[in-house]
Amino acid sequence: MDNAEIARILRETADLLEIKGENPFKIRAYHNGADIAGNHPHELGLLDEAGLREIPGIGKDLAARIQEIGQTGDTEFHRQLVAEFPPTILDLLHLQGVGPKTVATLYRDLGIRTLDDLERAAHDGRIRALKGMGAKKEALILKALDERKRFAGRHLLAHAHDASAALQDYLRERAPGATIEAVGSLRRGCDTCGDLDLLATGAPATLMDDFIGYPLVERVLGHGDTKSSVLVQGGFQADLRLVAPESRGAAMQYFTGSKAHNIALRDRAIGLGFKLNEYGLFRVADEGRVAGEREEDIYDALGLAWVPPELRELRGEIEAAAARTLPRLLEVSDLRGDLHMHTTETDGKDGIRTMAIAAREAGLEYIAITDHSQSLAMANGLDERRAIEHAQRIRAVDAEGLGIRLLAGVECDILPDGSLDLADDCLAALDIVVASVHSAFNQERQEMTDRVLRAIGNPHVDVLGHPTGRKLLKRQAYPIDVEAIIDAVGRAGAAIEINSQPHRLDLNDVHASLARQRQVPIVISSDSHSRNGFGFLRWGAAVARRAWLQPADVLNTRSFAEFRASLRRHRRPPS
DNA sequence: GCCGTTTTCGGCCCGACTGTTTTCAGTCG
Repeated sequence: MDNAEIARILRETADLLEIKGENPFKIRAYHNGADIAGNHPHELGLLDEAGLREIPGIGKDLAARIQEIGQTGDTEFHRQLVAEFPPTILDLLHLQGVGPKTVATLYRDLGIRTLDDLERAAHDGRIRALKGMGAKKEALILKALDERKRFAGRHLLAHAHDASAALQDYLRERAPGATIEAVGSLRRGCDTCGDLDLLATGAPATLMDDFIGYPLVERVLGHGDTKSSVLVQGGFQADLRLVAPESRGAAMQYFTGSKAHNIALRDRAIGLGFKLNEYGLFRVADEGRVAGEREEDIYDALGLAWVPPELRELRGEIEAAAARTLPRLLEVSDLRGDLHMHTTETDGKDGIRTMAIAAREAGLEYIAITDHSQSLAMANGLDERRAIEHAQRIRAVDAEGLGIRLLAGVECDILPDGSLDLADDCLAALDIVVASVHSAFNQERQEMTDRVLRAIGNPHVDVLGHPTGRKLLKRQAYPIDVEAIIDAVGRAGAAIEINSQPHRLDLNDVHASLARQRQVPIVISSDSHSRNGFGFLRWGAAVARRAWLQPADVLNTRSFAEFRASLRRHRRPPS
């Protein structure tokens, strides 16, 4: 039983306790336990009680629950809670703007158990009749339902990657000689993915049976000799295709897409007297095979350089491949620093030194510790005094010579009027300031744009953090003139962030590409909230690659000295 | 449910915002 499953059961326990209206601190303890399990480096199910109780936040009860999950796969407590409510009720809780009290009321007073029940009730005007609710709440629920439908069946890149990787491991064990690889939107590094597309070459026909026998399969949608589809736990649809080795490259190309890229490629093939399909590239004249085993050969035969999957969106990559001007894309290993992370001083899970050591072990040469500022009260944000004291502690750790350099920074809130949450002299005393919006998302486009422009106008702001505030599959970006923001950041000599959190990836690929074209400096940051967060940089790097970024476009590919010198506070503003 | 203790109880990050209210409840972060 892995930590993710332990975390899931604890979180579900917390959610159900919340709907029941239990003691909020008990609920918090379970949520906290879920976080701990999800972030812990060792398998908690293997620890004994003493070992578990050494972990802060795990006491007598949680230790027992975790052991029970490790031994039996679930807890009696959790099973009892699940039995008290319809199993679909947690779907309601995950709607934006619907919390445990609302779910409890909906269930108790209207017998609402499913999203369909809820939608009917909202359409019938039955929600507004409830005490404490009105027409606006009803509209809010309908909007949340609509958003959920729009996002249904899609998954965050990181989640799709994890689910796909587990399935690939399982298949490789059963067909050691075969090549198994992920294709589709996952291979292209899209920020969200629909189906999990897998390709197997050189595999025995029995692999299809193994595939539908994967323990996490909930339903078999189709089962043939060369293609099968299943529904996997977590709401993923997974497709597996079996192809002959001589078609591997063609199949990879075909199933990686995008559709638009493929159409353009096939069009080009026709123009050259070829036919391109998932089995290979063939001459029209005599149907002779020109290429098929390797992707590179197919592109080559079409007069093109091999196109990295992240660029296959028909955004000029075919012309660039023909002209041999494709960029040398950034790799995650090019990143030498990470400029956005949190510690236990605010809402992080680990202290300064732990974060520094973990970053060093992740291969980084320098980091900036950027805890939240005071207006983010729920995160225990820093006021000026604490920010300065925290900076002293960060610099003290830096002075220890851990083999990684530390910058003392802050993630300073941009207040609704565009002023910053900390006084200028405080910001000036730090090494780096990331400024971000965390509140009042409902401002009008012009108001929001003016707000962020005003913040960028503050000379102490070095980096604009997660510039559009989007939460993938959950919340749209707030309305803002991104182009004006990018230009303002460039004029100010500041930098703009690609936040690597799987649910943010903000800037997105399109806007990051715009920043590149405007030659606005970009940083790729993890926004880590624990020592395990540095792995997220690969998702930020995926966005960067989709934006055609080269190492030189990104400030934190530079050495520590060069990076520091490139910060706005150490540059003369362009006159 | 966890924790720390002046140690077996009492405190536990809380402010902003919204929509419902007429003094506040629920949600979010």
